Amino acid sequence: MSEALPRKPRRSPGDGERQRDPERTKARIIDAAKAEFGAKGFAAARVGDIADRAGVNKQLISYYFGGKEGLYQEVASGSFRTGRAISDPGSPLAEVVSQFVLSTLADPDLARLFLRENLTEDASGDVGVEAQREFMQQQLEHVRGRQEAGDAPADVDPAYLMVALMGASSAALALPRVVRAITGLEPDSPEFVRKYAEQLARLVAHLGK
Amino acid sequence: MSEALPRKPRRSPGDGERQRDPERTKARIIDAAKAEFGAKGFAAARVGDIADRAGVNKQLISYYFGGKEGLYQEVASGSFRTGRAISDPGSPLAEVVSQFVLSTLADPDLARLFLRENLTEDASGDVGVEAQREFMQQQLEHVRGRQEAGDAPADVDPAYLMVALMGASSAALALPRVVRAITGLEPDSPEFVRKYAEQLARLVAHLGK
DNA sequence: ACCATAATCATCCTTACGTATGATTAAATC
DNA sequence: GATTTAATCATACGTAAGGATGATTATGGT
Repeated sequence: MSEALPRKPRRSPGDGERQRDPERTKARIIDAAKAEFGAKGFAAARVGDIADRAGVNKQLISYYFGGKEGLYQEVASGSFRTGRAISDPGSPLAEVVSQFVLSTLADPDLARLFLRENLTEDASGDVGVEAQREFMQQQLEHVRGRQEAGDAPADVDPAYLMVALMGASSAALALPRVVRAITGLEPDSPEFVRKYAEQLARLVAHLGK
Repeated sequence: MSEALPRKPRRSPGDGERQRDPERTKARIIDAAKAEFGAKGFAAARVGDIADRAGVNKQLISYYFGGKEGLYQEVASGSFRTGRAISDPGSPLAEVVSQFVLSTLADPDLARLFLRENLTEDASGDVGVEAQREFMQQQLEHVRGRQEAGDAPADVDPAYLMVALMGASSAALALPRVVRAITGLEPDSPEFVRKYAEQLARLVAHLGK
């Protein structure tokens, strides 16, 4: 019926690129998945969309990752490998917080994914829940240390201080609409992120003596 | 095949209750929807689960709300009607923040839904996006006022201060796993919420002069 | 050049889910 | 009490989406 419908404009071999390269393909799928999962969440993400975004056949997702679930695990587990960037115990709280905010610029998709994952209570996706706990405890020690160094008032529980700091640091990604409504800026934009990092650092600095 | 399978233990008439009561039924569906949508998000929530939780036939969701989408709109639109609790311009920042944190105890499901809604970028669910903007601006004025009153240092942009405060205030619900990892407490528990409200207030108080 | 195998793809199948349809029953009105 | 209508329910249908299956083609080894 339909005559000469244009061949699906798949990823073109492009220059001297290999046209089959499993590593590159897997990487592309993972990138696409981070974006899709991060933007829509697991249930709303479509494997077809991920494949399209990656420019590959959707069956490759099963081939390489054992399906949607497997791909998600793969991607989600990376959300801790990154972001762990151990802050050295010497740096003041204000600086740590500032760095944390800036780091969201590096891979916002992954950061969003982390937030969603965190929001979801089901104990299934317990990919390294133990590692996460340990990491948090480690960070908590750091906060405690900096508090003793005078970075924060002595009459607040360091655990709660840390929760507050993490909440504030995540605000750009966790509350994008709020950010837009208040500042008029795009929460993803380097413009906003940089200024927020700076302002938040300034704020935290005021906590010290 | 299966003989005498027990009749589905539907909601029993219970005492002198009317067995047909549209208002009660609608309310039950909405409550169930808040919980399901809040816990799983729109896509992952199942109409059947909502109906089961409400103890009604799932078709009633279409009957009363025009389907899953309609029900979501209904529920989501309520997420602004509540929580707007205008804080009077006289109260200091520390108190406002504390109140905000405590208010999440009232309806955590709805609060979670709000967070998810906020995280989702699609401009479709723009239920009262304008109202939200206006409300935020109003709050911003309040913050600005309190800053001039000395509740916060003068060298921070009130808009960014407000983002930070909102982020910190939402932390209990936005980062439950983090809360658990750091404090060992259940983020929903009155125990945690109350202490967090108090600690955060104390922290904010330290910003003032 | 040829072969073996891994990589990629198109197509089909199954299931789960949301909704449409029609039946049934409680409650209101007369 | 009869009739009517709204509320509730059981079932059946359509669709979309994820995964299975088998075909094809590139690539590396010989």
